[in-house]
Amino acid sequence: MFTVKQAAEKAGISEHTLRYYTDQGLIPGVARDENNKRLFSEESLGYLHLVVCLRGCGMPIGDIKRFMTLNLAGDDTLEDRYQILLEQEERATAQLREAEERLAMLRRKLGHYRERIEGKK
Amino acid sequence: MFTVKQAAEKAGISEHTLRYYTDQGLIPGVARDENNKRLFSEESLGYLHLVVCLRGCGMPIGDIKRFMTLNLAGDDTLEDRYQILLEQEERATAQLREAEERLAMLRRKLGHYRERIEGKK
DNA sequence: ATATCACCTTAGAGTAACTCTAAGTCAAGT
DNA sequence: ACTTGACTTAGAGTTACTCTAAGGTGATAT
Repeated sequence: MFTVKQAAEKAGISEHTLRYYTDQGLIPGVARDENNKRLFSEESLGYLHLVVCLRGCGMPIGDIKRFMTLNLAGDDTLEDRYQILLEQEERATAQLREAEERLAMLRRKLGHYRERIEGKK
Repeated sequence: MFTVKQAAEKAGISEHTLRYYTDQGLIPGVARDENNKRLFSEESLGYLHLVVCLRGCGMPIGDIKRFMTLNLAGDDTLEDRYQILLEQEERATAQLREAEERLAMLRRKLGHYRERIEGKK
């Protein structure tokens, strides 16, 4: 079992954000100890990882919550969830391409800058 | 010369956001016509493109504004701007890797889902 | 001439997702 | 006993949009 600090560290998000996610009901299987502290199981860490991935794709909190609800609802929702993940795959692909474009632009600009800085000397 | 609608279209952002950017002073060289309407020159379109790139890297509005101010200040700021662009190149690289990771995770999950959906039939 | 359309303008309200602060609880270490 | 460090909550604050309301302008349609 993991504390907020540990789980946040593993997921690469802030403790604030992790508490916010649990409060929003995004992470199933988060228990509380006898002092009311959040306890993350291995399973909930997996859910958290998925949530972070979906948020990274730009999926809104409300949609993620709906997805996690489908997740808990059993195998009847497999097709629905599959479709949702497909959409997120497209988003991730688009983000990849955009990051490549930004990188290309920055490298081109950096090249121009190097020339100008050299020329100035 | 281009209208807000045209410039926003070219830059791939909303008209609202473009007005917001001009109001924040992020885009040099935006004129007004006799009816007070914003007019974007080719040059300002270039600045806009850069602003969108930097925002995409996650650079805050205030930092972008500072960068654009350096831009207008002349060749004395070349080195400073070069360093800033280098940082953004690193960010863009990190985003690229993160998008790849998300994509890998989603594709792995999609594979599992396909198996389970097939198995169910 | 007037109406409708497609644009544009502004100030300011509303929203999403954090991000942080304040005030407090609790257990362990010195 | 006291400090440290982790945790708790409610709620305020921030960023970057995102949208709404109320209105202006100019071109085309009736």
